[in-house]
Amino acid sequence: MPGVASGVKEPMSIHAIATVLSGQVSLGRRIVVQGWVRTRRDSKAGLSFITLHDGSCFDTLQVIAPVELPNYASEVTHLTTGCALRVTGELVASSGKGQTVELRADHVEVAGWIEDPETYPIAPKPHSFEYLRSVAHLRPRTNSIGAVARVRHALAQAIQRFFHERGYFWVHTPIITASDCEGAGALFQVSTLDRVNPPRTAEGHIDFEQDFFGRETFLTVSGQLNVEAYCLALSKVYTFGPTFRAENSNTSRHLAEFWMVEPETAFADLHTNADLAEALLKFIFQAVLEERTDDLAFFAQRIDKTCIQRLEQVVSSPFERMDYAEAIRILEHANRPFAFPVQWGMDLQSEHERYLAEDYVGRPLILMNYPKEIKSFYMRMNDDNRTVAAMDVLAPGIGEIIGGSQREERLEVLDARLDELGINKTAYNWYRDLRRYGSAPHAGFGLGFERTVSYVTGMSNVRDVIPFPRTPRSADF
RNA sequence: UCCCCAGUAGCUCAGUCGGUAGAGCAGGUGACUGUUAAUCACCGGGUCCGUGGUUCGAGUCCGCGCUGGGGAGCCA
Repeated sequence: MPGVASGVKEPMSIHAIATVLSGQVSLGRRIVVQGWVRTRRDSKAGLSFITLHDGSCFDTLQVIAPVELPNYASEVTHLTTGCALRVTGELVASSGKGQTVELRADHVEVAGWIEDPETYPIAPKPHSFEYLRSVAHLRPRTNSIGAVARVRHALAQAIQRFFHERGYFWVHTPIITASDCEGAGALFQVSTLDRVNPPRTAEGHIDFEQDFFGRETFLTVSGQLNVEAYCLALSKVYTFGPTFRAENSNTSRHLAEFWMVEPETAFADLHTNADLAEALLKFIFQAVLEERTDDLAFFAQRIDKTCIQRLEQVVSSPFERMDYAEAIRILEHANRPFAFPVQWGMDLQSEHERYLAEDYVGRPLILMNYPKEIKSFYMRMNDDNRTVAAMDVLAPGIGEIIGGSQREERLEVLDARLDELGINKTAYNWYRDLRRYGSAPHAGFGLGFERTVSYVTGMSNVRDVIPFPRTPRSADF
């Protein structure tokens, strides 16, 4: 079973439940399992059934606790949901329905009790995700959030494997940046100055020369600009880490702190870039289909009936690709009213993206070559002088899951764009240097990791696919 | 930030025309049982989000605030 370190000797025959259930432990062996009680049922036949989970896989292990245990009456019959146990016993074939093996305990050690079972926040019953967010430190004990955590891990590992196998180097771009106009939303300030009484300049402004870095600094909104420098040296690189946006966004698709994957490929054009995006999504979806069949089966059963077939379909069929101009023509002829009128030059609204991805093509769609006015300064100008080599991958149900472009590698064109937008060039001198010394065509994109997990699992809110979500007015835990 | 909706037991919710509160689940006790969303009986459990107002009387009507959800914008 993937994710299980088979062959790794654990002390005192301690086994993960995933290992036990995968058939790697032969019947009759005496083993130790450690985990938490999900439910307990007592039988007058002289035993209790304890459903134990340890997070190593979706499924639980049934522990049979016979009345002969010295602490049966004093402890076992008082176990409630959430109690931590260390159980020693013999792995036997189950004589009941619902499981093939079970652990016949000869020793049950309670590592941790539930202080007050009545008010323990995680009951063995369905909870709303809104409620679970309010107990984010305990929600990984639930079926759904536990499954999300394993799928998230599988996707992260698959991403690393995908790039590693293709010769991409993982570059650890900085979290703290001095660039206050990276072109992707508001930034969080980073400062060690006294907030009540900050040092002032003669003009009365805050004197950031006295701040920790000797200048004003922020949390990064993207590793792209930095990773371009490594791209034009190592050819194939990517970043994978947290990123921060101080936007007051209150939606199921936005977080103030989220993870992003940003590959950057030298000597690549927009179409190579789109090929890479498509191959990446297919690879990681295939991986999660193979490695987390248990968790996906749960999502298909309880969260989103179509999630497995959706992944299989994405893996097996080519993405639709179309130019922005073609998308506009399709929208103009769409037999439906839009709240926002359609015309060339406008930015696509959610309703338009949804129509295209969900109704018109019904699977992921790559839109390319947008008007330069609605895209960032670093995107490469096309020969028509009115569009740039940008691309967005739109996923049905999620919307924009990837945004990327071929980068402007020509210094004169880049400078013209910076001037046009009134951006101070000197702040970008190091970035402009990349165009002065051995500049080369290159392209890259950003994949929103939480949106990807959301798409895979069918969990409709990104706040439920990241362990501790940070959103406006919410940074608990 | 804007629009709409919601906030009642540990959780999910009901609460009629304004008359001082109820169910299911969870918890406790017992019965029954190789059980597995177990079943059955009984029991405990409430600052009705906060605040101000209308009223003889407010969970219910009105104002303000807080929190959450859905949608929009921004984007990944």
